[in-house]
Amino acid sequence: MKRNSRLSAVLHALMHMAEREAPMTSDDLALCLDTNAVVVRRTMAGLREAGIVQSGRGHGGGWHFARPLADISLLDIYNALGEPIVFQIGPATEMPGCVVEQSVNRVIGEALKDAEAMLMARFAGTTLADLAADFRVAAKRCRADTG
Amino acid sequence: MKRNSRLSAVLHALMHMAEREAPMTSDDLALCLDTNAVVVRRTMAGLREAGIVQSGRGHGGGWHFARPLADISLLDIYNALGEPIVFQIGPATEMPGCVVEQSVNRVIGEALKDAEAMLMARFAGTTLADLAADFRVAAKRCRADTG
DNA sequence: TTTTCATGTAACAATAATAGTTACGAATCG
DNA sequence: CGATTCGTAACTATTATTGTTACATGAAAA
Repeated sequence: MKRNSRLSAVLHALMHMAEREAPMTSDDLALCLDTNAVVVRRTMAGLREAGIVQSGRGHGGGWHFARPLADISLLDIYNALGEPIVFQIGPATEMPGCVVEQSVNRVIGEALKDAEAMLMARFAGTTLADLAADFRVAAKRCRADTG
Repeated sequence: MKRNSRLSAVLHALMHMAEREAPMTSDDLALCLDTNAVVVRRTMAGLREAGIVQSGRGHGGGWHFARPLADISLLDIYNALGEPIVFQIGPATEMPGCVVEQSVNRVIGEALKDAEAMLMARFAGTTLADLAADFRVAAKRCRADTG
């Protein structure tokens, strides 16, 4: 199975938007992400419904933020994407009849639940402004190295 | 994509084995797991190579433990299965050229790495004996409820 | 020794999720 | 009106997991 890269992809797109003033079209972003404009629209649709970004049609249209970067957490993004499944590993049966299997599912399920809670807390505590700042530091360091 | 249920499945199988004295055949286990004997052999093969279980052919053959349950951690099992990929979410590109994408990958990647480390620590601290004890408590409670 | 039982393994099919593509409709701006 | 851009449905491609068939190998029982 392919891994779900929508969270990374949409963050990548949003960071490019953050570096610009004018709205970016789906084609612009598709070029940045090395993918297709329809994939961009499909992914961004959830963010629009969540009030994170807005889209405009026609000339001068495209995607732009609906609120400040510091007011958008990675958890907001994750939720807007439909809370994609975090773990690739999981139980064989959701509601097993076998009591042995129930016991195994409980132990593994709790471990996964705790790990997921930790991840979500981390997402909740990171904003797009943090991400943008992290990028600017890295970009500066990169320029210093090559210059 | 289907989720990888090998860890849960093999733990389910091992718990059934733990409840028995004699070796269990792949067909026995396949019946317990509601799957195919070949799937059982394929999955158990890694555990055999890791010295966790042993298999015997012919009459009286089948699967049995190679060492005490208390000496086998869930991490041992996880490793024996070939360390299956934990997360379904992940980066779009492993080694991106775009510095923006690199920055996003770093932030998300570290969050996932920490969550995975926490999960592995939990697996390392749980043995099959713990799992079996957990099951016996649950089974006892179940009998008390219904009786 | 022959038969039966059981694992070992390769090869292929079935299932399911993600991502990419094509096509066309709808809205907006000049 | 016409160019641009989003919105969306439908289909294809790719890939991982799981299930199935077939046959070889080894070990114990008859």
